[in-house]
Amino acid sequence: MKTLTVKEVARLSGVSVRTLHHYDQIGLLRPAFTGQNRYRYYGQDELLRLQQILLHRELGIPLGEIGAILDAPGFDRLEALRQQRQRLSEEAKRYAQLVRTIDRTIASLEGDRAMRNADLYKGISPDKQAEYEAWLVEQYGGDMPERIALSKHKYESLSEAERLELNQELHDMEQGLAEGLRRGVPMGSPSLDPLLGRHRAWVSQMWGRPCPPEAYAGLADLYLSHPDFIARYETIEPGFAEYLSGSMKVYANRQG
Amino acid sequence: MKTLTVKEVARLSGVSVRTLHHYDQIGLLRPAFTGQNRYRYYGQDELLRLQQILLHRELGIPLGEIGAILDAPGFDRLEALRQQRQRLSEEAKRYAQLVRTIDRTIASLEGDRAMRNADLYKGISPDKQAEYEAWLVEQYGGDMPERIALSKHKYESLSEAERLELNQELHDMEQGLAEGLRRGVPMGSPSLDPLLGRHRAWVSQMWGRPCPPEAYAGLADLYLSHPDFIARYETIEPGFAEYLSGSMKVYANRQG
DNA sequence: TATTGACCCTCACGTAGCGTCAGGGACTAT
DNA sequence: ATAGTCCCTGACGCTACGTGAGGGTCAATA
Repeated sequence: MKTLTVKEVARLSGVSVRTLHHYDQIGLLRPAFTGQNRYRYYGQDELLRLQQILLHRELGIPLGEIGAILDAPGFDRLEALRQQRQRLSEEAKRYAQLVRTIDRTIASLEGDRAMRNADLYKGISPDKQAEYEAWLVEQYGGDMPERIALSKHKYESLSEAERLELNQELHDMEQGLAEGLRRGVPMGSPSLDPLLGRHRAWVSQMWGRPCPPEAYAGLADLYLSHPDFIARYETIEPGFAEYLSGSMKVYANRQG
Repeated sequence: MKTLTVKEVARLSGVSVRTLHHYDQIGLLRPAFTGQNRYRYYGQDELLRLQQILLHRELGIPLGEIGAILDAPGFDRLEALRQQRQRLSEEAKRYAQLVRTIDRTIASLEGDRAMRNADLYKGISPDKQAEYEAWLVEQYGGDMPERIALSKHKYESLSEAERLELNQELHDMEQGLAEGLRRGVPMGSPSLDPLLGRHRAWVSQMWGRPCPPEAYAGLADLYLSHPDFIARYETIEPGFAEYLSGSMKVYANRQG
């Protein structure tokens, strides 16, 4: 097994030599062994540990904590990697959100339209986002099966005529909104309220329980986070997915 | 126009009051005006400037430079936003790369297969990686540059045209499944696998990350729990929502 | 009117995670 | 033996704030 010097490890991992010194000093990553010339030599295990360290660092975890985590008895590397994966993809979502925020800011600057102040910073402050998602889980995550059964049963209990009517309702709303989008009606304009009101009523019907404004806003987020929704709405009209989602949120806000 | 106090700005933007004090002190973000009580009051312009600051900060640009950029004569806010967008989506790609690195590490740990040391850190510390790759090329010449160029080109070519193709893919899948349903093919029959496999690949594309079987099964649940999905799929063919969802789950189970 | 409680201010020192010399050995190759 | 490139150990500096301390301000209440 080859042993690596500081510089080699540095090149491989992309960190500086000084950083390796630092990690050694604070006991976070000690070399496999040191020669009698006091040189640091690293092996395969150290490379893996360094990967762990850097992944944790990427998530903003302080070095002290990283050490504690890695040295905890019963530390499961596979499980840890899976958790990293999870958190990293959340970070990725945050970045996507940021890109959307920028798009909206650009649009609002170009069109001289106003933008709600709170929306200026969407995706920037991670904690608030997390808070909101926790709320979402509380709202939706807990009783999945029950909810599924409810809406499914609800739909099945409808007569053929009623089903058609509901689908017509949905279709109408989409057409109306697409029309608005084509006409350049801004996202969340009050003129869209009747359409969205009907949509919300329709959602309540399907769920078999009321759909409060916050839940409606949550739904808007859901739309943007799932490929099928995006694909379907984008084919109706380019930009429609975001337009719909944004409008739903503004509407929910006005109602709440 | 309403004026905002430090705490209000802090709440809106997600930064701390101390940070606002700091930005004032270093002249990065000064309040619109200060009362004779020495209170700081911010207006709309300051909120926009703060957004700019935070977006730049997100990219790791030091505060001093941010100030220089924003105060440069001829600073074009729109152009700046577009650049931010560009760089942020690169960051997002980096995160996707990180997730893939983790997936590969997991696979290599599970399968006891070896992983090239350099690949352990793909996605971490981007600039040095580029440097390293240049060094690699210089050292080994050969096939390395070709490989890099290939995957990069592939990624970038995934734009508007490809998107349409992917949507077509979705449409085809739906038609195929609806056909199966009409013919009485049972839920989750293996004959449906090619269609569902393509669907899963499509979902992965849309997410920008792999969609493991469990996630795919989760999506199946989501479909059934949401009125919009039910309505849409039911209009394709009565019973289609449940058929699709059930098939997805069986498929996921076979894969996992 | 007085008192609370939640704001606001200005110092000022502390911290994390390194960057960056300075000063001095070690190794390899000509 | 000399050069060039690596390695080491201090030690001080820097950024971007966190965290009190000590003390005014404001709006609503008692």
